[in-house]
Amino acid sequence: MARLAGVSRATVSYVLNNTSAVRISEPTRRRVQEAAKELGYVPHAAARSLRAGHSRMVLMPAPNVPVGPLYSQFLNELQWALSRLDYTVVQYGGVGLHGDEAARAWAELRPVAVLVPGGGLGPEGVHILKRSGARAVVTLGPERVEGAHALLLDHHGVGHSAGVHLLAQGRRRVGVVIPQKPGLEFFAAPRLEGVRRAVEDTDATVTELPLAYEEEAAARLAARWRSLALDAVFAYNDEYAMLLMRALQDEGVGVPEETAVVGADDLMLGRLLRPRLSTVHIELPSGQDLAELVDRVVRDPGGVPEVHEVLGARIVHRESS
Amino acid sequence: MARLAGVSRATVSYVLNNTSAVRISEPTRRRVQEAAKELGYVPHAAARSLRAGHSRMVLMPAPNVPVGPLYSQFLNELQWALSRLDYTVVQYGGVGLHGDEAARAWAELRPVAVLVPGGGLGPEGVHILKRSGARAVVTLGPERVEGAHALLLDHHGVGHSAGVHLLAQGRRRVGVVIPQKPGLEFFAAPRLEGVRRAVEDTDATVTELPLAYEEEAAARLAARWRSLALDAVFAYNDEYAMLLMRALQDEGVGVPEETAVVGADDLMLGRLLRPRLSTVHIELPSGQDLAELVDRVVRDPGGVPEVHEVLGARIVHRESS
DNA sequence: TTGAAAGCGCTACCAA
DNA sequence: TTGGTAGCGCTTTCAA
Repeated sequence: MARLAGVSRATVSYVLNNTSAVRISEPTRRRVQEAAKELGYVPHAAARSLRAGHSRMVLMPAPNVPVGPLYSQFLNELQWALSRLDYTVVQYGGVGLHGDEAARAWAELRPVAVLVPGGGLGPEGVHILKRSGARAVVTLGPERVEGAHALLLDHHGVGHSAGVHLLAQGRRRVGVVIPQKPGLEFFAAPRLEGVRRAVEDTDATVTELPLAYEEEAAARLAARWRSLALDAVFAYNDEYAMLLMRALQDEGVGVPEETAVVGADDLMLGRLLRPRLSTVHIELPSGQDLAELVDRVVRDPGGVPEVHEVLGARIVHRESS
Repeated sequence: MARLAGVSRATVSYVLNNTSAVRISEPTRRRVQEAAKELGYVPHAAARSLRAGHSRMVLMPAPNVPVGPLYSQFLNELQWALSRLDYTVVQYGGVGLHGDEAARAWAELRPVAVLVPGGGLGPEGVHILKRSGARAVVTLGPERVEGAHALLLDHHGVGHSAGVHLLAQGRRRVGVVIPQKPGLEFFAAPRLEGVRRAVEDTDATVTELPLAYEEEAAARLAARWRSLALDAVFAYNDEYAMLLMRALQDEGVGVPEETAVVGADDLMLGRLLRPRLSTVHIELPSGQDLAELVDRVVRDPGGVPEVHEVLGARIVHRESS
């Protein structure tokens, strides 16, 4: 590269980085740029960050469960906002890595920040990341982790909103769908617990309803529905709500007359069902906000870890409840 | 690190990489490992691959449209399969980068392989990647790109299956929904074209129906439905099909009596609609197969680019058509 | 069995 | 205005 332009490697570096401390003559500049184009020269990120001692990489482990449109949109916002701040977002596809082992794998890339969705990162993992140079470690999950900043996604409120609403509708025997898909326990458990809290100190009861995401499973549940004597159900999310509501209707169970149904996520499909699905609207943090948090912490890593409650939940009352 | 264990950096490297060419005494080995644990030492991936001249990173640009469960599952399979082969999968969140500029950004990371979903990569981009050391460049998209291996996802077949089916059902005036969400044109156009091919040389007609993914848009379309005099519609995918079918039913249009509706993707929700939604089942390549292709090409990059047709499409006839 | 040293590509400092 | 050069962390070859 330097050879072709007939200049030194340093000069090449100056030109391509528009180094302002050094002035390069126009002809030289042009020669370098032409050579770069001709050779298809692309700088070597690893060498650059090795030399610099840091990178602008923000690393996120890729979730290994299918993600809904809510999370997808959040991720896009985040990527966009971080790009604006000159960070590079990278989703690390580490399947089968757990705990500290995963943290070590991430640390090998020496990201300047690590955003960890879901649980699974412990204090030791945070420590590993920080020692390896990560200036910001932010968790997005149910509980905070020692040493890391946290965006608390507390799903209790989701169940709680649903529970409060159902009680207000005069319902007293509330079923709660527990999806059987592995990986969803971390959301399902607190949502259930939220419903429990809502009915605490009332005469209402809560019944757990394990359910696989399959027609047959829903049909079996619906077949024994009347024996359960429930007058309401919080179906975990809109998709499970659709599955169950269909099975109930096929079984002749009146929705909402006999049984009220409430979903969560406020997806489009809920509005398309008949009766229209009542649901819990979930407000994720804006990608913009998270990007700003990351940037702030990267610039000043000294601060005490911030903890933000960022999951909003409010009932959207439609026709199914 | 080396200092703490009281050995040279070379010895550290030997121990941590289990270098078989060199035998290290047990005591030394132990000392090194203890020091590593105590310091929380994590090797520096950039330095390693700089020295080695290559990495095991497989880079995929992250799609910036919400992806459905089909793609999510494919991605998980792929990541799993590549992990087994000792590659690291990384999704690069490059928003706003286009064409060769994007290719250059990817090339900076010096991945050993690049998998590019969707269109948007040109022959020049492939060239850039290869010159920067990528041993495999594989596109997953509608058409092959000079110099790259291709997994051809030809969506013509999707539309074609739907068209053939609708004709066989005796339908003659076929509407085709064109989703208005930007980013979907690359799927929508060939699906439409596939329907066109199916009706070619028949007396049937094809009508394009632009539709935003909103209730009001669907309602407006449904309101003028009878004036369109269509007896069938291919709704792009199951979600648009659900949207439109609901609007048609609200308008009193009989499905399938007056108008047959066919979706695509064979999602669960189609089975939960009434009438049950006819759909085009789409078969993506297995992550396993793609991983093997990548590995094969990485090991022997000399071969002539392979082109595989990998998108299967077959109609699933239910009640809506 | 272990250590010394070169060199991967890059940038920042200093000298010319 | 430009070039020489050190050194980021690592692996590998050669020497001890």
